[in-house]
Amino acid sequence: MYRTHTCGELRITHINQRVTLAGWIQTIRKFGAITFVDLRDRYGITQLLFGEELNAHLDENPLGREFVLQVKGKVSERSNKNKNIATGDVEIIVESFQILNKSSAPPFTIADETDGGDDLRMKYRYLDLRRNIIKQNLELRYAVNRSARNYLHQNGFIEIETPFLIKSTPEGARDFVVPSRMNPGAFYALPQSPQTFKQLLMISGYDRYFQIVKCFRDEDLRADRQPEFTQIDCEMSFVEQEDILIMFEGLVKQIFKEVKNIDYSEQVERMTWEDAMWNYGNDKPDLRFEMKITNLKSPLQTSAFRGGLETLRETILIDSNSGFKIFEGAETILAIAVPGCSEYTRKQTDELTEWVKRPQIGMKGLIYIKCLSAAQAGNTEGTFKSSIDKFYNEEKLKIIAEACNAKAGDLILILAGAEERTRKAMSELRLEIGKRLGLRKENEFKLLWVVDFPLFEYDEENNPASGGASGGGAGRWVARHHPFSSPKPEHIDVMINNSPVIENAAEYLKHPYANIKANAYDIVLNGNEIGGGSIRIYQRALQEKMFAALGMSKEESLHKFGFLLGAFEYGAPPHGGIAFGFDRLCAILGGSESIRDFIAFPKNNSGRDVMIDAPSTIDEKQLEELKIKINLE
RNA sequence: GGAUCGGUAGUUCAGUUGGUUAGAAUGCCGCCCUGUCACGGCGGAGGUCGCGGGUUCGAGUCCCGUCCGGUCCGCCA
Repeated sequence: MYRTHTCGELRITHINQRVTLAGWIQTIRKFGAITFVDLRDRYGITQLLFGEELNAHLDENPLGREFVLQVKGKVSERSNKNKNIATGDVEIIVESFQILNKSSAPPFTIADETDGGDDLRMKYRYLDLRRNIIKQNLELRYAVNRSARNYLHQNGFIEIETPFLIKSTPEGARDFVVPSRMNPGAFYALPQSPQTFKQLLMISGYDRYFQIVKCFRDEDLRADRQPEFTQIDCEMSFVEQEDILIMFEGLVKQIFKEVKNIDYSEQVERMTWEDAMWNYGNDKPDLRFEMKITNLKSPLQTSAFRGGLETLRETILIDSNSGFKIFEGAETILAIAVPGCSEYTRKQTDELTEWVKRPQIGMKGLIYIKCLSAAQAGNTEGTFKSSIDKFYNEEKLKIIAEACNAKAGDLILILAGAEERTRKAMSELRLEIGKRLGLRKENEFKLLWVVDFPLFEYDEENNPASGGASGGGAGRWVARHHPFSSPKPEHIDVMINNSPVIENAAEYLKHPYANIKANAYDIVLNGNEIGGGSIRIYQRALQEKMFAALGMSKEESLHKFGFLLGAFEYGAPPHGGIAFGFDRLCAILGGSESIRDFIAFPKNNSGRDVMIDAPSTIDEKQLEELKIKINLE
């Protein structure tokens, strides 16, 4: 028997027992006659004490870090206890030991605070995984996995595996492709998601399906994006959007309870996509703090957005002959009121200006209005100090401040520029300010359903008809979610009765398709999209119309999705579903920005596994069998 | 596809305007130490300054190219 106990389980109650432990040497502390060794395994660390009588044996068999060691000895109460570890009350008085395997000196310190850089840790990931902190992440991941499985099982879902070798349908993300030796010149694709298969399972009558499944996308990576990632993929039949929202916020709440012991009893807040974009500049707002964006000027009020402005604000900003060209020329002007920050110094506002001018944000500048507190203004509350004092008098600044719901003591920050960039920048600025003010608390979790997404998105490039007679250089419609999401019932007619052709690219927002909303929903946690789904199209005619709207010819849609269109002919039930990004969910629950440390063997930024050195070239013989020629020109 | 930051000892980093023998911490090796748990003390070894080219009397430092890594934009239905 290699061991009687683990390195994490011995307590004061085990005193005087003879035990055998096995594990890795964490540290060695020598004191001439006696030697302390910390022995580590998956369960913890136990201190070993080698007495004088073992010194001869130790000289013959020197120990080193990360050696695999087996010891027999007696559990003893420590004279100096260590409160920092669970086994800190006891130590093993070693009677005999055996080195089960030696180890080279590890290239980085295997401890919570490692000295290894990311690259090195990935190269020696098997050593990195010995670190407690990574181990805890993987344990959390397994806990989330178990909790999700339990919930779905309790609710009558069945897990069904779908194939990994499928057909390439390069609609959204690029596919990873796999050559087929038995079918020379033909390729499988790895699934970006099991989407069509789970819909087919609905048609087959498996009305509650799930799968915790790997998905593959051949796109550029980020800290929170991997080429292979795991989804909790779910689909249900005979459901409306409401049924899905209730079922799956239940899933997240159960995970909160079982994994983090958090009671999230209230119903998850819901927000339309329009409101999210209008108020937070973003379709996944972090609602741990308020700080809504004020639209001082927006082109969206007349189109997809029905928010609308009081004309007064716009009058002040644009038609006042103020001479302030930045506002007059701007497509969009957005503001946030930062509570209690009117005392920011010039240095601090300059620093924020530099922040928005970084290439990642890309704004030209930042305008501020300080709503002076009574103390600052010499007991006359309601006065202002701004970077635009030259152009706007006290009275006009007051109107702007009121529009922003700013109170005395607040700092108003204003960005102006092109619609999309400004909205995105303000959204980032809001998050940055929230972070700096400590409003994005790590142990607070706030869920949100974002609903009523647009069905279509305008893609100004990539129009296959671009330059043609009908295209005229205009862009085209792409599915915002995916081409299987259904339009809102009240918008089906709009879709069927209107041509998708965009006559005037500049006014695409006026096209009827721009206002079609989908039965689609995202679930957002602390400003991260953790899942998304939709009620699907289940009628052949509507699905064909959808493919046509996306610019797919009849032949093309039959070639790519004929199996699905065919299946719709044989009694497809109404259905819908959702998929959760499992890695990201785990990272957020673990309080981390990066998903890599929640994946045992992740890829780096270039999609490489630096440990096994993949991807790699293959030899000529393999290429020959596959009838593949490499051309690196 | 683009922007940007980085690459110096096993590791994490410093290295001034271009100037003698490239430093620190930690790890490693040796000696000392009976209560440490970030043990301590003394000593030692350890470098193709990513790679290639250029400028210069002289390059870790400046220039060009290239490779690798981080972050971001595009992209990610």
